[in-house]
Amino acid sequence: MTPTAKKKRAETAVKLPAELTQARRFGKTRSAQSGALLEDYVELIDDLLTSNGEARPTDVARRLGVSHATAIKTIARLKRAGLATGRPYRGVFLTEDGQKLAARVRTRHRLVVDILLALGVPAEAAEADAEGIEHYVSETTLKAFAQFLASCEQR
Amino acid sequence: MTPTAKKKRAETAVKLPAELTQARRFGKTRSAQSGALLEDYVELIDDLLTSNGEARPTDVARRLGVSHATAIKTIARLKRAGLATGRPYRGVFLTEDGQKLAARVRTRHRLVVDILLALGVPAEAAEADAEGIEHYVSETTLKAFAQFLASCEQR
DNA sequence: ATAAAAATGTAGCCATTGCTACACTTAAGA
DNA sequence: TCTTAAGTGTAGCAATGGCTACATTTTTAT
Repeated sequence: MTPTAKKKRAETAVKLPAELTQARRFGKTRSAQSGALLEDYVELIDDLLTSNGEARPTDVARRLGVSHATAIKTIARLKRAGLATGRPYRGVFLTEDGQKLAARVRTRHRLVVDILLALGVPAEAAEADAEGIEHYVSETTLKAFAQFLASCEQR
Repeated sequence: MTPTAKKKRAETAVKLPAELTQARRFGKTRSAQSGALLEDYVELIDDLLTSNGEARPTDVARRLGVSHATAIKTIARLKRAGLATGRPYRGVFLTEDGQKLAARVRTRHRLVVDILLALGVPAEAAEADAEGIEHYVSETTLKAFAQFLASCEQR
């Protein structure tokens, strides 16, 4: 473990809007996880909107394996952060910022899954592990992944 | 994101002792993160013990970039979990369980770093990202990594 | 030996992210 | 229509993992 490991980790996630990035109290409270969680929600909501045309808190809860109360609470945070919108009892939608974030997260997710597959990881494990791994892949590493995949294809 | 993504994630980390694995309240409270944190501490303490002959809370705190109070509190949890020992003002040591966990974590860490390097990720980024990634790599994926590296070497 | 510095430990606070329990809408069916 | 089920929302609690502030112990230096 390198001396500055934890600090580094906080910087690896996709850059989030100012509401999230600015340290709430000092600079450590917002460790990478909170970003990762919101990313998961945005990713999933985008998924649901695309495939179902709507994103209901209950679906989000079921897909993430949490209670509906937890999902609703986190969705409220998403709204506060300016990533999501929607009126009570009317489903959730993504703001422009939310959509931008979703796009970035999706791209990164694909790349991670593809890399795992290229390394010979079974599809199911690749999907599952990517879910956790993706939040810790830096831009640098992402670039290396893209290059590696490119070199694979044209061979 | 697959339907059971979050559940899967909880299973990817190295298996922890019963004290940690058994759901504290129901089954969701202990999402992968808590395991990851303890793994980080065990990994680092093992590191310090090996290189310095001792592991002091202050060193742990500095290396992880947290306050000494936070480090001490987490070390207390490690002790409660049966992973660490040590008397007040006398430094921290790892129990047998702790050492076993450290060994597993170390092996996994190496493998992840090596894979990243093999993919062309710069050494510094590989070290940093591995720190976060390693906690989300399943046994299946780990095996695939090992095989991939083996096929690289003998070529 | 003793004073000062460093390390360690404790207490108490806050935010996050889970949960259950209960209340309230909305949607569906008889 | 109207009752009931499903979905949504709120309140309140717990564990994790941060922090500061203060107290204590150990080490170091004079």
